Amino acid sequence: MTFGKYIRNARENRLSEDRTFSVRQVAQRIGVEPSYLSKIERDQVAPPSEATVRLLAGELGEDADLLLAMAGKVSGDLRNIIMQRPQLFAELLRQLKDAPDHAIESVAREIRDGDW
Amino acid sequence: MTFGKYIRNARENRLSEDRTFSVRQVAQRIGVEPSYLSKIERDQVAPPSEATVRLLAGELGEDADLLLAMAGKVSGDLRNIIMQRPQLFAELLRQLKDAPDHAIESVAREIRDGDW
DNA sequence: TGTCATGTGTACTACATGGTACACGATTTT
DNA sequence: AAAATCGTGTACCATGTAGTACACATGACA
Repeated sequence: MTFGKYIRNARENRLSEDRTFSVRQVAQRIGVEPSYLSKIERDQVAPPSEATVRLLAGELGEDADLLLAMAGKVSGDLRNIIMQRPQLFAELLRQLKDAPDHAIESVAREIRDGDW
Repeated sequence: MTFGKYIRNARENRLSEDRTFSVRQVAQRIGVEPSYLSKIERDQVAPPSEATVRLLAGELGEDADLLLAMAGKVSGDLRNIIMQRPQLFAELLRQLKDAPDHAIESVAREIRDGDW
């Protein structure tokens, strides 16, 4: 699924229950030209900037990290976290590359519960 | 320490023991114009592309992840790892943001030792 | 003393990014 | 039937990115 198709789908789902989710009105609410949003949804242009993806995510009730990934980007705050300690996080991520989801979840849970 | 100063410093250290580490010769070995490397080292231009940073790291025997971080970038392979499972890694990284170094190291060690 | 390598200043460039502006025909609403 | 709304096509643009090309003055050195 491309970024555009995903957005179009999400927006149309909303539209079916709320007719303010037209291309024009959503575009206006997030502050871009309707024709631009239209092109985004048909993958006629590259996915928009991180800021615009976030606005879109908020508007459509979608997860920003997921949408950003579909847009080929990584959230700026995550980039900053990595850049603070690049070698440490580089090693960690490369270790976790092929780990199963539940392993990553359990690591996150351990840390959240503060047992370090 | 800026990217430029760090590179200049690293290169001059090498130069003191091996006179092939002049701006011109290093530039030639990594395939850029000498004037460009000169400007990079004096922070007169933004840090170069990821590819060039990597060549520079290899040439100077420095850690690529560290250099990339100084250049305000995150390694493309790490970005790809995150984009495979953006929500999972987003949560993990945000949890680890303020964790002490040793906690991150121990997590990496646990995973490496395969106990999941 | 002439040659050669060194670092750097100036000017320019190709391509990517992230959009805007506006008109048009089709459909819907009143 | 008129007015408003809809999605979209075409054209354009400002800024950023990642450099190249080349000349110049300086210092080493043989």
